[in-house]
Amino acid sequence: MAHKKTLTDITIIDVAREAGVSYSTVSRVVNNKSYVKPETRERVTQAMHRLGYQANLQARSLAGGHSHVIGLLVHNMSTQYMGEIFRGIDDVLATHNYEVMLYTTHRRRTKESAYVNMMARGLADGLLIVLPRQPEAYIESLRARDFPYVLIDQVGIDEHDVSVTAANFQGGYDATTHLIELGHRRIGKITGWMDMVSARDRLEGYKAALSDHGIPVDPELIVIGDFEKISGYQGAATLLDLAAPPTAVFASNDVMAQGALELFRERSLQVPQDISLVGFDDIPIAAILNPPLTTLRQPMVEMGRLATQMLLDWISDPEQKPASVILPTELIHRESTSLPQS
Amino acid sequence: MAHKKTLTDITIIDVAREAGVSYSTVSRVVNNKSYVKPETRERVTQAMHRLGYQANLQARSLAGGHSHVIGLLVHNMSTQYMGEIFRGIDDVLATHNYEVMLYTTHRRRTKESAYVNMMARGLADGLLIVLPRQPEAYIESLRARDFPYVLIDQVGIDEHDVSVTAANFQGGYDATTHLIELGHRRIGKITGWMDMVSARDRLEGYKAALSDHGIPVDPELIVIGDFEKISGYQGAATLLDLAAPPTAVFASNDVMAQGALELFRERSLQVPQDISLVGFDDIPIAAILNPPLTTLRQPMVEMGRLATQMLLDWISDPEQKPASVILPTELIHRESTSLPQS
DNA sequence: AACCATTTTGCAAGCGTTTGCAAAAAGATA
DNA sequence: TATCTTTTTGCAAACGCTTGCAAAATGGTT
Repeated sequence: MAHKKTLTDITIIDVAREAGVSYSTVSRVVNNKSYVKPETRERVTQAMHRLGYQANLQARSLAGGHSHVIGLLVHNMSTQYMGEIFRGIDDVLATHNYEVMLYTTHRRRTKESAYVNMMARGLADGLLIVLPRQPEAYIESLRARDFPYVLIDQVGIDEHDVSVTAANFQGGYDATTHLIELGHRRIGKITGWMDMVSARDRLEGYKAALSDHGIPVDPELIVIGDFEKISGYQGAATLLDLAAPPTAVFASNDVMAQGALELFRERSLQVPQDISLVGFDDIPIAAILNPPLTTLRQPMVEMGRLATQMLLDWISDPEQKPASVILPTELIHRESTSLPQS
Repeated sequence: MAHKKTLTDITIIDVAREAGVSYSTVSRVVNNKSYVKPETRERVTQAMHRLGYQANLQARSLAGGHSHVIGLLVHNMSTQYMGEIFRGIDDVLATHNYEVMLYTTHRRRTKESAYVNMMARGLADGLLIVLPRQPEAYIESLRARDFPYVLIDQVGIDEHDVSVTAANFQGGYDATTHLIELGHRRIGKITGWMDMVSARDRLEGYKAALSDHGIPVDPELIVIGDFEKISGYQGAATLLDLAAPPTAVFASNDVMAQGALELFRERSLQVPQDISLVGFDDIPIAAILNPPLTTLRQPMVEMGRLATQMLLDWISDPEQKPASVILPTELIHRESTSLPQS
């Protein structure tokens, strides 16, 4: 034993003894099952309170009950993006007496697969997987065992998957259209991490907006990023070093836009006077950057909330598998864009 | 059963059969125990890999083994403060094959107690409790069962507690001294949440710096806050409405400083020309506020890292209870402070 | 070969809970 | 009172794993 048991470790057997019933009757009371007389139920409830009984989660789960634990798989918990999504998740879980078992994968595929398999072994009642890296490695297995899961900000392997995403294509289209309507014709694009469908869709939206406005797509104006600040910084440097640099930049998330801002400041470029900038996400820092960032708002809190609600509904009624949802994005006008200089 | 078992649910019995040994031998291999022949050990290891065996955590924990789960108790996971601490925690856990079970209490004492008791029932191997609200409600119980825990950014009930905190008194002292040395004599103070020892110590440091410089403490210049942005905003309004308003404000954290900044902007006050401002924490937004905030850096990542390492060492060797640590704070000069206007 | 010490292995019990099913109890009806 | 139906209760098995201890195997010494 890693630690010593004490007299405060009250089990279902103790409650049964105290109430003068069998432990299976206590179980029926704890789990709100029927076939318990009201008087018996009351007697057991009081014994539980008197003794301060807390169900042992591992035993309950092993014995086939609900653990009331949701597995949450993320790359990294320390970003504002993730903080916002978690806010929504936490709100819903708290009102349903569920807890979170958190796994951080640091973007590694093997970790992702291993964790999913481990959690689906009964430890968790369901899974929330944020920005899944390689869903094809485990979706079939989850489905084969009818294990509830919801993917967040990424689609799965086919139309039967359950996911909550944002309208990334439309958001990329709107960001680019906004710049075009201001008069920009050379619009740089710093992509997100291209493993992610969100990054790919935002790029497609960018391309579609250019095409729809009769502006040819210049491959030189597209640099590959990875959603991290430094790739925004470096992407902005690459774009400014072009023979014909852009008059505006659309970064695939606010964090990379922040990096681009830093580069612009170092090159003594004023935003938006010398160069316009649009981000994506509308994480909390977007509003406090200098200048406050014009960005595409992705409803992250709502995504977390909705995904969690869908998952809990699915757990509650296993016959009702939820349908995927795509939430709208919204252009948030702040102060980082203006007419091109010349 | 909440979900159906499938052929992919490999148990220790399957591995034993595949390797031609008993399941207790498999257990010895899985847990790196001695008294297994090298050839047997190799045979079992290959069978495990062949079958893709994953230990069932709940069974292992219930049977008295290590769950390799750390319970993490926080008020709210969506703040940058918490994101930074978690970064440190995650770094250490990842290299030790431990996972996090996350409980968010939203500052409620009853939730805190209930979670601690639940997790100490064997589900977690140890506990990290960030900004504990009411440690006296459960510390005795944890100690009685020699259950490993580390408090973060709060001391416990006596000198035998295990905690990692920052030098809040010194930080408050340094922040106030910095303003005094710039020439400020009326220095407003927006406190943190006074349930927290960090808030109390920062206030004591403020008072001590004033006294040591022969400046009387004016109670009107101290307004009570709660570490949330809105209390910084309101606190700043209260201070500016005084008959003799301050020429500088020291907010007990950066988030409240951000709120004060907003209020100053609404009152058309320039920072630092019209009024100086110091925060505390140096969370990531401090550097990108306008102007970039002068603040006391609390080494949050290091706190998370150290606390986690201490906890894992304690779990690994139960006879070696770690000693508490106080990490130094550091004044970070940015652009929110200057000489008083007159 | 006999004896002793050490290593290896497997049996059996147990962890705390859920649940299928049989037995007991209760209530209704003829 | 006998019979039938429904409700209530408890027994027993099971979940997947760890571990104490006895038995078996191995190796070394006389």
